Amino acid sequence: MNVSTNIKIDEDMKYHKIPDETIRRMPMYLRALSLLEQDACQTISSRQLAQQLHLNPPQIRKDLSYFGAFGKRGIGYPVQSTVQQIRKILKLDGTQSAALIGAGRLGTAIAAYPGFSVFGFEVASIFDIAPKKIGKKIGAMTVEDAADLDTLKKRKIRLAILAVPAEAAQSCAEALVQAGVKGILNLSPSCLAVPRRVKVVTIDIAMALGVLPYYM
Amino acid sequence: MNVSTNIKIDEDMKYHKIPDETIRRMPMYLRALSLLEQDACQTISSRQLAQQLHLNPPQIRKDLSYFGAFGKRGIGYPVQSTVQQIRKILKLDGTQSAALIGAGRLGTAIAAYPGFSVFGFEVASIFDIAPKKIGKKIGAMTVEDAADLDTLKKRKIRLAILAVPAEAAQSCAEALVQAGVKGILNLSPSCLAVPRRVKVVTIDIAMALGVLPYYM
DNA sequence: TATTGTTTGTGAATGTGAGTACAAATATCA
DNA sequence: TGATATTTGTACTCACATTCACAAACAATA
Ligand SMILES: NC(=O)c1ccc[n+]([C@@H]2O[C@H](COP(=O)([O-])OP(=O)(O)OC[C@H]3O[C@@H](n4cnc5c(N)ncnc54)[C@H](O)[C@@H]3O)[C@@H](O)[C@H]2O)c1
Ligand SMILES: NC(=O)c1ccc[n+]([C@@H]2O[C@H](COP(=O)([O-])OP(=O)(O)OC[C@H]3O[C@@H](n4cnc5c(N)ncnc54)[C@H](O)[C@@H]3O)[C@@H](O)[C@H]2O)c1
Repeated sequence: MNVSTNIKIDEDMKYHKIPDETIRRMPMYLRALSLLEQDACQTISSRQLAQQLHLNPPQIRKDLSYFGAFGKRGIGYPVQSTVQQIRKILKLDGTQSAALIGAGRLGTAIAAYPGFSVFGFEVASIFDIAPKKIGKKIGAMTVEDAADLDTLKKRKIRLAILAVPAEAAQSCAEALVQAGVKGILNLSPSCLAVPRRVKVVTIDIAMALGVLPYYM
Repeated sequence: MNVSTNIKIDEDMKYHKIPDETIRRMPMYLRALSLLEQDACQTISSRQLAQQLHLNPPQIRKDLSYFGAFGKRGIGYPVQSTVQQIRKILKLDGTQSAALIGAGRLGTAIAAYPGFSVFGFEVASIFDIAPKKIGKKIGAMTVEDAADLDTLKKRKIRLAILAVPAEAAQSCAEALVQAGVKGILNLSPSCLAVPRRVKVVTIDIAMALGVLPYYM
């Protein structure tokens, strides 16, 4: 079920499995370090970073050390080069084009969101099935017909953001897989079945709200 | 564990430490069972439910058993009464009013979203700081001045959805805590510092997208 | 009633992740 | 140079979470 990734540590041919939880935190580090880079901060210690992110310092050190020794003892981590390293690790160096499926309320908000650029993402095309929306302009982009999803293959777009009603999500996912998409961010409250080679991350906003009263 | 009354459940909750991961999955079960209830499904086995949700059957059984013995051996779980039990456990029985802070692109999408009702949530009021937005209508609601957040106390609204820019998130959170809010769903890419008694769940959509290329 | 097949609930085993503690490395300063 | 302060990287330990395995409970049927 879990995708396991092994990386070569050194010439001893020792392979370490990197925890999924570590991978999940890496974008956190990337975002925080990117902000520090903008503020012309040269280095940061695990203690300072942990304070910002509400984590324990050893957690950060251990996470980063899975991928090598980025820090300098007595100093901390060099911000700029660590940002580059994390980008490389997460395969976020260079621009990643993503397709947005569903130009509804959430879809249009996503389309206009500038915050994806921190991670090198850009929404490169928008699809919908409603005749009224096809051909309409959203920002600089024109909404395309969802029947033409297979054009993603030619355009080498391998990432998709799914913002369609839950009932349509599974069939859309299948069309995306058919079009060569390798990663899907699913924003609908549905559980997608896809081939193992395709990675799906589902965000269910209402469900996240659902846990709050329990803790109150 | 015996047949569960409401009081018995509360006692059990005190004596067993219930894993956070279990709590995180409970809304999943609630959503799936609610759909089955609509389809007039009487009972469902852990195996069937696990198939739908891509989980292992013992996981579901163990999760539910933390709160009592809801199922019948040889049969499965009675859909209707289990839905009621989970609602009670998550304190989602009855309507929960939530305040929405930030009437921007994401905020207006959230305001119009009907999907919160599955969990008994309703967006009861919307706040913004921009003079142009204050007084404007969004659906049936009028955008209020964020300076008046303290009125939430009188209205006994203890839940908030935060959809403001990251720079404004911390100060908004503090105003919300001041206004008696006990749970915050933070949609901005920021790490909020709040008193321990307040529960925060942060959803960072861009960050979730950030892990996909690694697995591709 | 006895038998067969199904499913729950749960203790035990296994697996995964987090926290602790400390040696090694580096900077600073007397 | 030597002493002190800081911080990393990591082995070890502990805590939490998942999965397994099976007895107990129930339905259906002969
Ligand atoms: N709006 C929110 O705040 C919010 C919050 C949480 C989750 N969601 C989820 O996000 C998804 C989208 O929500 P929304 O509010 O934007 O809904 P919406 O109804 O406003 O938009 C859905 C869009 O998808 C299009 N669509 C339907 N079937 C399609 C298909 N097969 N291919 C391509 N496009 C198709 C529709 O034409 C419509 O434009 C839903 O699954 C919803 O549950 C939304
Ligand atoms: N749009 C998206 O798809 C998207 C995706 C992921 C995350 N987010 C995050 O969600 C948040 C909102 O995004 P958006 O796209 O709606 O931004 P937006 O700029 O469209 O809207 C933000 C709104 O918040 C209001 N605001 C600012 N300061 C405030 C304050 N102190 N009190 C009350 N209101 C205040 C602004 O007036 C504005 O109306 C941001 O943090 C953003 O990073 C948005």
